Amino acid sequence: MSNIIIYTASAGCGKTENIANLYIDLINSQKALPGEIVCITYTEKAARELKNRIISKAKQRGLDLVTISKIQNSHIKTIHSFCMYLLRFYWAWAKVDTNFKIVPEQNRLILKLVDHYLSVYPETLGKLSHERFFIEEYFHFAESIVQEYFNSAKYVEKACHLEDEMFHVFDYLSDRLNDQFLKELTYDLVLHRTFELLSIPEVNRDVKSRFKFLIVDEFQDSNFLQKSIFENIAENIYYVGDKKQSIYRFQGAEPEVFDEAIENCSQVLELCENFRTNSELGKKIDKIATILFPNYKPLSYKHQADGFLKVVEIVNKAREEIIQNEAIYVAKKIKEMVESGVEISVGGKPKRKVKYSDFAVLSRKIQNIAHIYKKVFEDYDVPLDINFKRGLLEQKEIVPLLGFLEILQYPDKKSGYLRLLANDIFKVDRFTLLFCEMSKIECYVPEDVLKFIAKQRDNLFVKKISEILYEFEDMFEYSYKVYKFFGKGAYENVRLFYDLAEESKSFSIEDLYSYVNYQGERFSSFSSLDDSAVLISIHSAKGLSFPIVFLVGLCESTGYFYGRSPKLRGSYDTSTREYIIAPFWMEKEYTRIKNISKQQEKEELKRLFYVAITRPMAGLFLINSSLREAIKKRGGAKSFGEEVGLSYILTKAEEIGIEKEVVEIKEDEKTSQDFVSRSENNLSFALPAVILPDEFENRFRFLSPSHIMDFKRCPAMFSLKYVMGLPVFDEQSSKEEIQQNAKVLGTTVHRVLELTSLKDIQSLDSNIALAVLENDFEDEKIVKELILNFFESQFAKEIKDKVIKEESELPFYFKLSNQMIYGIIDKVYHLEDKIFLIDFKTNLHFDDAKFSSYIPQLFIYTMAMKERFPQKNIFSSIFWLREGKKFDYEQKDEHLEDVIDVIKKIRNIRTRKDVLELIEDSLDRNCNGCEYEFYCKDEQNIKLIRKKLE
DNA sequence: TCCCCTTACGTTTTT
DNA sequence: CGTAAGGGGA
Repeated sequence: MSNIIIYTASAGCGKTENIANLYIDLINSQKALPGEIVCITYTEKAARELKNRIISKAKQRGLDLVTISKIQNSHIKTIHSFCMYLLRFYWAWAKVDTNFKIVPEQNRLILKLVDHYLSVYPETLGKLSHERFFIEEYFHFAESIVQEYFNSAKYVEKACHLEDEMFHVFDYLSDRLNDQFLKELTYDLVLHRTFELLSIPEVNRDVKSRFKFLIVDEFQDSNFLQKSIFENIAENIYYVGDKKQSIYRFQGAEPEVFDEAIENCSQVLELCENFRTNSELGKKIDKIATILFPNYKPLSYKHQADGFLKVVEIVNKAREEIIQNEAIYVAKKIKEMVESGVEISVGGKPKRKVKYSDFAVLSRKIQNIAHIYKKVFEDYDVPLDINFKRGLLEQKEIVPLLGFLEILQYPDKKSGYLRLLANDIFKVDRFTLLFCEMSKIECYVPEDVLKFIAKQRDNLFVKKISEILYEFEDMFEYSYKVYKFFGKGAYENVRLFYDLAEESKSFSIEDLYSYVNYQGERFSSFSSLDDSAVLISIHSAKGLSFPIVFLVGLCESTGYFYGRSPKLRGSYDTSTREYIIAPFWMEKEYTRIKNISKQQEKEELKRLFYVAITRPMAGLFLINSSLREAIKKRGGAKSFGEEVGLSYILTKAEEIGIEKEVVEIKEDEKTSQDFVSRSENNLSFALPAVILPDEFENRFRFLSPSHIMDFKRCPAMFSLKYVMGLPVFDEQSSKEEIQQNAKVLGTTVHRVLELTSLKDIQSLDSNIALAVLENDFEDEKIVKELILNFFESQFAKEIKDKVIKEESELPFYFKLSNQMIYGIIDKVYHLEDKIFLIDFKTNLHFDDAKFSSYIPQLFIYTMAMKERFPQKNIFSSIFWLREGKKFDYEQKDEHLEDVIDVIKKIRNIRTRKDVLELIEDSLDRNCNGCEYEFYCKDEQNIKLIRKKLE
């Protein structure tokens, strides 16, 4: 029997903090080593954040560096990556290939097995309807068996099949699957196999001896299968979560797991002090939560401070206007609050003025509203980060493009053809393709596309994906077609995809996938540094908090068009605690199951609403759009607001303490009419005829000091490096080695300087050891020598006792004449009345002449810090570690002009022609060469560049 | 005014 | 496919 302790914690009650403390306690009390503790989360982002939190807690509580580096390599992972680790480790027992791959699509192997079963035992088929083309019906049935097989397997020891025939199919499937060593697994199969692996006694014993403790974060997002896995990993388990925040049903989460875990655990600890939300807002949210969940217990709030809850009703004339009107209201409100200097108190700190980064706009749906918010916020000049990249690759308008690329890269795979052709644009029937022989499949591809594909095959891995896509666009005006079929939102998504493809500089689909997936992560973690509001889906906002939240899209419908109804349905019945599956021919059961799952979906919407309203710290706006009576929509699913009972909540507005406001957006406040009225005449005006491959408009959203310095040094080098994204070629490997070494030395030294504070020089040796280990750098002596040059310098000794705060690798965002600049400052020393900014250089030859090239960098650093600390004197310097010499920077007006001039020039690079001009202009200059001289010092190469750009 | 039938409408979240 | 507006007859 496992020893299970459950922490239940409502939103904002310090779950992560508790987990980090728990982790360190386990290590400090010597109950376990880092390698013996497993921490499980459900998203990669959450895993990264948890790891960072634990490591910073470890530092704070004074753990030694060896232990910290062990935590760095310990199992703080998502459930899927931990299971993959187990499968690879025990591959022989798990019956998987050690190098198995994760495949996104439904497993073909299983489909084949189903097909085989049904052809051997055909009596089930008699029950299928013959109204549609029979083979289609058959295929639909087989697909739903596969689907339900995976679903039901998530309900370990709960599954109860209603019908013999279904039971036999599933039995047959699991037997056949167990015979095979799998080379490809879906995410679901990873979990299955792990479950089966852990039920082998000797593996179970071995695993349990290796791991002593298991901590599961966001436990409400797990299901019965995952719970069984957990209970076979370690003897001592901590489950941490909040049932009210379970919002991943569509991913297989079963919140009832939480209740059953509570029944069988040894201890339940409740965290009910909220650290996030100000008391005044918190009390109001408590009241709403009591309406949503009958058993809800109000929390106590640590921060006694003001907070507001406003419901804004926007009156709309037409349905098409709703999203735009909401966006206009939100943009205007944010701008107004920032400009009038509204003061808020956040996290128990004294009142301060709001800034753009305090605001978050949350919505249940994001893909169709993202482009509208982008435009409206641009028009109102409010900076906005849009956190939506992840789902992009699954959009109906993007899938054909991926299909096209897939056909290029994998000509003998059917899936590419399916993605390209089976849609409204190419209009080929899905089943026709599925049952078509591979050799004949090209018949369905339009002739010009086929020719184009054949031509581009030579360019594969030579041209960048983005270039191939642009040629595809040029040829077929794909985005125009998408606009016609799916509308403006889809068109914007295609453009976004082209931009991303270009930014990624990828040469293969895989590179592109990983780049796009990484993008979604990047945005949410960076947004706090950049002073801009953020638009984010409620799902991605889970676990985050924001000072002020606008909840929009409450009037968007919640329905979803499934296509044909599944032939089998399964659902977990909480009253009988069984997972029941019924085929469509058992009408009564089938309907009952359908109703149960419908009810559960509605419950989840309430939880989603709860997640949204518990994000804010100081203020919450609920944007509730209404339509003028006469134009109310017909039919359709209920809206998000209706589904969670917003109108009921509003009848209690006074009791709760909700402020109400009714707003009508006037005509003249609207931005250019753009796509709102969608007549054919408008089309040519609003839509660029073709998307030119030489538009670099979105390229430099952020410039860094090195962009500016590189451009100043040589515009040609800048163009080759950042605009064309060319790699560095170095014919002499020896030269490369020297450079490589210098680079590694640089990063190692910088890492040590980051770790070592001025007042803590005794930890220098261990820091050096760690940095050398991390960067795989051999020469410890030279690292130490360079670093001592700084710590023993006159400057360091002088300020040592005067420093009150020290910051390392400080990131900053800074706006200079409409251009966002992003950079990282090596070291910042805060003294009583002044601040020293240091940038370390490890390069060989450094003198006053070279110093001048770093002036833009130091200028930007100085300005950025002046903006943060206007009352202090800022001193910026370059510290040259080779000689222990400091070069001080003195600010002059001409530096500002200079930097702005460079920014303007960079912004003016818009077309290929501009790029070519810059390069031609720089060619005549005498220079000493640089890492890009391979391209411009050689007549042959420069010809190629010219050709490419022309 | 009630009841039944036809018809129009909407179109996610993501490991 | 679910939902509700809207028409038409009782």
